[in-house]
Amino acid sequence: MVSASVKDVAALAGVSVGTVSNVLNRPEKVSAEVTVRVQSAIDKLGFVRNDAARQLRAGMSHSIGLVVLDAANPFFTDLARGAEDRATAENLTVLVGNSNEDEGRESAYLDLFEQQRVRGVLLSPVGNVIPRLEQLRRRGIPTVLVDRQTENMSFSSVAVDDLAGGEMAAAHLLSLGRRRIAFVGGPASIRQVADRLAGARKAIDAVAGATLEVIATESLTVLSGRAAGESIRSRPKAERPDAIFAANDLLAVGALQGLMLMGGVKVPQEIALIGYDDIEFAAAAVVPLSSIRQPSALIGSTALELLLREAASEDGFEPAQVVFPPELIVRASTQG
Amino acid sequence: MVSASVKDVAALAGVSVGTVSNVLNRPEKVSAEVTVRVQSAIDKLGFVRNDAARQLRAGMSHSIGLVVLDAANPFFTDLARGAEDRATAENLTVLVGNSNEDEGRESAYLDLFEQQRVRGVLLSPVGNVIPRLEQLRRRGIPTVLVDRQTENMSFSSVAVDDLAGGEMAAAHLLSLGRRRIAFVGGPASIRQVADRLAGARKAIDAVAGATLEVIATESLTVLSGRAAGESIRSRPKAERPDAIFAANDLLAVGALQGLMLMGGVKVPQEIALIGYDDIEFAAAAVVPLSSIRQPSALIGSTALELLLREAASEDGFEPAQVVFPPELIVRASTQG
DNA sequence: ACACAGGAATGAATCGTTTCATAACCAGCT
DNA sequence: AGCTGGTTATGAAACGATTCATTCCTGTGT
Repeated sequence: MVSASVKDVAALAGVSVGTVSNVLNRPEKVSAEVTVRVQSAIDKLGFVRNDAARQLRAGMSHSIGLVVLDAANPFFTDLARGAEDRATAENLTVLVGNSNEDEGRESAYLDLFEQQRVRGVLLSPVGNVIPRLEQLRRRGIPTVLVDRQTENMSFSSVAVDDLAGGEMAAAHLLSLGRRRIAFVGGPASIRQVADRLAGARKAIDAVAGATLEVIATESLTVLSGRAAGESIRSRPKAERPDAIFAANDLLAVGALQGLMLMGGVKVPQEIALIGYDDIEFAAAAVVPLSSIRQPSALIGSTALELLLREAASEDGFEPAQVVFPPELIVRASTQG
Repeated sequence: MVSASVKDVAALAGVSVGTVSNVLNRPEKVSAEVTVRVQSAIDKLGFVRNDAARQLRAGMSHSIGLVVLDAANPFFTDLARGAEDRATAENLTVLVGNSNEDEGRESAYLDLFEQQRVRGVLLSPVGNVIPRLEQLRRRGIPTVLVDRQTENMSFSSVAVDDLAGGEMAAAHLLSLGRRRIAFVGGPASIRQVADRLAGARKAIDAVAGATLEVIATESLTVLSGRAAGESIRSRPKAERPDAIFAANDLLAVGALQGLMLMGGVKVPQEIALIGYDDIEFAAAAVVPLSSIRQPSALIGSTALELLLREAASEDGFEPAQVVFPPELIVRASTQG
């Protein structure tokens, strides 16, 4: 026999299946003596509940689905951990799917979650999934968008205010007295990049004499950042910016390398440098990097919180848009 | 109505539930005309199969469980991707659990997977789980260990030969003519660290006049590596090693920073440096790092392969121990 | 001695899908 | 007309846990 069922347990303990179920789910309804008998039968048979049967009966699983853009990105692993911790407290499981920024994979995971009758879905969307999400909602499966606000406000979302983050970073550089600021980042089609730039521009426009130069990169990687840093280093001193705001920490780390190569530019004395995301590596860089921190785990737990609330509520649910403020982390790269 | 069932579809299409099931699972057995009718009923009702019911009937889910030590470690995300790709091809889903090196969480995930009647489990174990795995096996759920070989050979495993990797790294340094070699790594209680050191020692002992110095670190992090690098830089030139083998790339990156700080030691001219893991960041370091590459995705897909084979086989299954050879990746940090 | 309250245990019905033995139907052949 | 073989469709049973209306006890109070 591969696996014992409640029936087997009941037979061995000399009770009915209903009683076994009661021992499992409402122990207070069962006499001590019977509880002991059933327990020992469970132990002897190595009985383990069949989740599929429970779910079938219950009509709904006790997991929630999470689809992320990139499982390797620390931001998303932190976010997932935040959601998991909150879920565990609620006796729920989080199933993580990695869309890898691919619409097909995203859609496949949504299908899977729908078949599993998950309690809800947390989604960092790739394509235009709103219709798909409306279908899920009709089926009673709520969705909360993470890291991207919904266009039409019909779904709840949790995100960070990248505009404010950009503004904050630029304002910090300006407060150091720097005026010739360069933004390193790209591609501009990524919303986060565009927002951070827009925020920076806003802060810079507000200060007379401050200028903003945009140095576009192909991607948000260390290598791109390094190329940008080297190109700045190769300029005549007078034409260099006196501060750099990089669209994320990987770029900042790369830029730092490019600048410092061959005893080049001194950071922060000649050029101050700030990144974005505050990844673990930022603090460990040759010159510890200032950065804009995003509360990734908090985003995850909050998203799950909203999801639970929506799942518990009746029809007239009001979607909520939560936007977290980013946080400025000052380290050596902008001090001195 | 929250959700339509086969019964609803059958009623609308004017056929029996069995026929609906046939349309879904053996379309060749159903006439074209009926297929069309059923399909349009499915579309109209937005019918989605209930996975719990399928699994209950089938007696087994179509997912496999994976428990990793650290979901944030690129090695494991790559491994997971390898397993997922292979699973997708087999129409299976991978459920990823993050034990975070905690025995309690590991155990909780194994419980969950057992309740879900997964097809099998891939496990990068924390504690002594062998008895638990034997219990799973009795239930018909096979396990394959990843990244750690089983002590008693009773379970299949997939790992990388860290001994050979350590030997390879040290041999490479020796082949450059370096003789005063330092191993940076720790804690020694981690099997991978111990094996890599043992491998290095073996290579060094084989060359007359070559010496090995062990510089212990508290952890496998950039910060620890940097401290080690700085302590080496602060020595009189004559007492410095002429090559460093770091137990992983994070340490190597840190060591590199520590060495180069303030125009200090030239890498590789004065000290050659090699790391381990070949993480993405290695190629992007100020001086691109040589490293020992582990085929992480291949480990994942191979583990899944073994799992499938064991699941398909009858009782007399012979566990297999697969050990992959690591690969030497030479970059600037050991050239010149 | 009897009724009765209330705790404890029962077991049939249920969830949605799949399977499989059976039935229905049709065409071709004797 | 009767028979055969083959293709399609049917519907009841089964998977395993949970639920809930019902039955069974036991002890208390009159």
